[in-house]
Amino acid sequence: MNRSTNDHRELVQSLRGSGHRLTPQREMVLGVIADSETHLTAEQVLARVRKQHPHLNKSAVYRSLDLLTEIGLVTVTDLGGGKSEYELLRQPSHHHLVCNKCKHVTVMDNALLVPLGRKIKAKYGFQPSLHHFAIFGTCHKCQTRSAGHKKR
Amino acid sequence: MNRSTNDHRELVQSLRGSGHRLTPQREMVLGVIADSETHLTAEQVLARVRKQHPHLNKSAVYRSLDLLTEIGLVTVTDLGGGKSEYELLRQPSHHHLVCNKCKHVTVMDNALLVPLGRKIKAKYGFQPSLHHFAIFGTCHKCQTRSAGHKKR
DNA sequence: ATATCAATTGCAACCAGTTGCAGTTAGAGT
DNA sequence: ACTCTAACTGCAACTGGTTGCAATTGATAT
Repeated sequence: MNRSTNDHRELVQSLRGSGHRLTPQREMVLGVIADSETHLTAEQVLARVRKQHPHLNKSAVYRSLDLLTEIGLVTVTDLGGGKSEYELLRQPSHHHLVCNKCKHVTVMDNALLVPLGRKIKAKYGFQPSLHHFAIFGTCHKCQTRSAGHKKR
Repeated sequence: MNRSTNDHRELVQSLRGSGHRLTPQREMVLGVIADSETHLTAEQVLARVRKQHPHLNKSAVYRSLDLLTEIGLVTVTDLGGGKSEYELLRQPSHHHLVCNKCKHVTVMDNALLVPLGRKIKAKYGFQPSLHHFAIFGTCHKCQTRSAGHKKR
C-alpha cells in the first residue's frame, strides 16, 4: 500500500502554515489509521503504533489524534461505547443510528444528511463535518417491545 | 415550583412495566435536573444532590442519569467539553453547532432537523432522539482564517 | 552548519466515569 | 403484615483519557 506517500504529503500540507510541526509520532499515528480499513479506538491505535515503536507514550497518541481531527485528515465518532472511534477521512461517508436501549447500530445512507449540511452552511456559514455521524434514538424493535428487556 | 408533582407521576409511569424500580436516589436525581433551567454535568448533579443528601454515592447518580436518559425523561449531549450535559426533556428543542477548531458553540434552530428526523423514521423505522443535538464542524470565522491562530 | 525558541514529547499524577460484587430494598405475591 | 427475590446501591478498584511541567526537538533565521 503506497497510500502513505499521499498521506504524508497531505499531512505536511495540513500542518504547514498553522504553526504545527511534523513529528515522527504524528506520522506513525496517521500511518496506522491510514492502513486500517475500519474505525479504530485510541487504544487500538496506541497498540499498533507500539508494535513498531514500543516506547511511544500514550499522551502523544491522544494528542496526535486530536490534532489530526482538527486539521481534517481524520474523523472521530462516538458510537456510544464510551470510546471514540477514529478513521481516515474518506469518501463516501457513512453514518450510524445507535439505539439507546439495546445499543444496536444501523448503518445510515449519506444521502439523508446532504440536505441538512447544505441548509446549515447556507443559514449559519458553519461547515458541518457530516462525514461520519452518529444519531442516537430508539430502534424499530425497541419501539414495539418498549417494555421489558435490558441492555446489550 | 410544583413541577415535581408532574415529574414524579411521569417517572413512576416511565419506570412501571419495564421492570425498573422507583428509588429515592432516582427521584433525587430527577428532582435536581427538573429544577435546573440549563444543562448540568453529572458532576454538578452529584454536587446538588449531595447538598440535601451528603452520603449519596456517585455510581448511583451516574446510573440514574443513564436510566433517566434511556426512559426518555432526560437528554444527554456531548458538547465537546469532555463531559456529558444532562437536561430535562422539554419542548421546544434546541441544538448546537460546535467548532472543532475554536470550540465556539452556536445555537441552531430546530426546524432544520425536522425533515431529517422524518426521513430517518420513514426509511429505517428508527426513532431518532433529535431533542438536543450537537453537530461538529468548522465555524464561519475559522474557515476564512483557516491558517494560523490557536484555540480560545 | 549552528543557534534559537516555541511546539512538542514523556512522564506521573490526576480526573471523570465504569465495573464487579456483597449487602440492601422496592414492590409483587400471599 | 410478612416473605421473597430480582433490582438496586455503596464501595473500592479500575479504565480511558487529560494535564502540568521539565526536557527535547523541528523548523526558521543567521
